Amino acid sequence: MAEAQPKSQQKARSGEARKTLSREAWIDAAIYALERKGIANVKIDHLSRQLKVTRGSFYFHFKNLKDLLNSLLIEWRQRNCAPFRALAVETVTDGQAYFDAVTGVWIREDPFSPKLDLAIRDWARSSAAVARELRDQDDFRMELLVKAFAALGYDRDESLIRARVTYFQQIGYYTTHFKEPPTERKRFRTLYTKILIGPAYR
Amino acid sequence: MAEAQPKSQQKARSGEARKTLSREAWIDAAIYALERKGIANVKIDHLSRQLKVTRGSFYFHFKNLKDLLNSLLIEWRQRNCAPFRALAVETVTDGQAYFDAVTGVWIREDPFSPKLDLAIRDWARSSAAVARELRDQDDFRMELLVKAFAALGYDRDESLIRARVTYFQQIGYYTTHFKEPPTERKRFRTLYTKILIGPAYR
DNA sequence: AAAATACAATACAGTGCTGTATGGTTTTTA
DNA sequence: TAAAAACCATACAGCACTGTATTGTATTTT
Repeated sequence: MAEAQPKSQQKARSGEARKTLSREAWIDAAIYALERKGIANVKIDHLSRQLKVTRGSFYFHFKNLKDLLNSLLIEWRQRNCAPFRALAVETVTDGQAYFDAVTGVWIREDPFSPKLDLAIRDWARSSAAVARELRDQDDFRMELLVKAFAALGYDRDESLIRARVTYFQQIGYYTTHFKEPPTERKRFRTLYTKILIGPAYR
Repeated sequence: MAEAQPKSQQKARSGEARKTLSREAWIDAAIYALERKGIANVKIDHLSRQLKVTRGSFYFHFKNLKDLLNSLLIEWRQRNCAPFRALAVETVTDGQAYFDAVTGVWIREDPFSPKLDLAIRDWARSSAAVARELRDQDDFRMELLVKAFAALGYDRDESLIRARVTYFQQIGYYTTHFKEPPTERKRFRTLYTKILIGPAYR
């Protein structure tokens, strides 16, 4: 495992001549497969068939399968971890606004991808390194929520537990692949917030 | 896909003579692997190596891999679905007691296995049939919780959302593999309950 | 125009796993 | 005690997938 994107760049589109694949095109296809079929089904020959090239192309852009998988992890960090890191602050003043900011990352789903988060969690089952990194990320996200609840006036214990309930609830929502029509989701939004924030809700 | 356990029975232990494997021994080993490594890593030759026999034994007890996997699903229904089905009643009188009864299935972890539940959820990612059955089970469990909250006096909307929050929170708890020392878990138990039940908590 | 480079196809070797066919042992049954 | 049944080992065929080595063909650079 080494640097992220060594030197690949798609220079195609120069007159629509050859239309050659880029490393990123492979990664995109792999992310797609990862989100839908899980890490165990990210296969080189599947992807190459889908991209309508032979595996020869793959081994030009990547050292091996592990190289590709590592890129998927990097993608996850960009899309799903960076937004939370951007919210890290010293002290929180408006608890409810901060709560909205944190949960907003999940609700906007941009760039955050719930399916990708799930797939990484799935991957963690068979990779100790991924499991470790994911656990740290879980802790980090929950810490943000603890700050929100603390700013809302809850004591240390209740801030901790409300943060956990909120976070676990969010993870569980994605894990079950629960589907509700957008209208219903909008309709219940404040109710969810009221319940999770509790008595401090204003 | 056919009948459950056709005719296998372990009649070993008759004088400690031959010590032969039973179909159940294979299933137990497979469940163990399933819980730890996921459905994609339940392999016949892995299991046979672990059980210190050759694959010849496997194909005596099972028709093929699918036969084994189907048995794992049956096991899941027994351990993780039956306890909830046993709680289905027409009308709930004591809402909080019913809430405790439902959540108690998860907390006791006997026979309910969170790891098994997770593994099945993982499996559902690559099997439409499993996904369908799991979705039904999710709905069923949530319905139980809805009844609990309704009996606690909440209106239809809030009962629904509180049930979801409670259920998703539980699923998320297992999904993250969150670990807390038993003492802490005990210490926070009532706090969890108070938050999830809300104003109706007595 | 020649050389270098980017990119992909083809062919081959090797591994991990499933499933089948067949035969050998031990235990149970008649 | 002979036959049947239960149980497992061995050997083989075959598929899916990875990785490597080599060659071919566009595109870019000199």
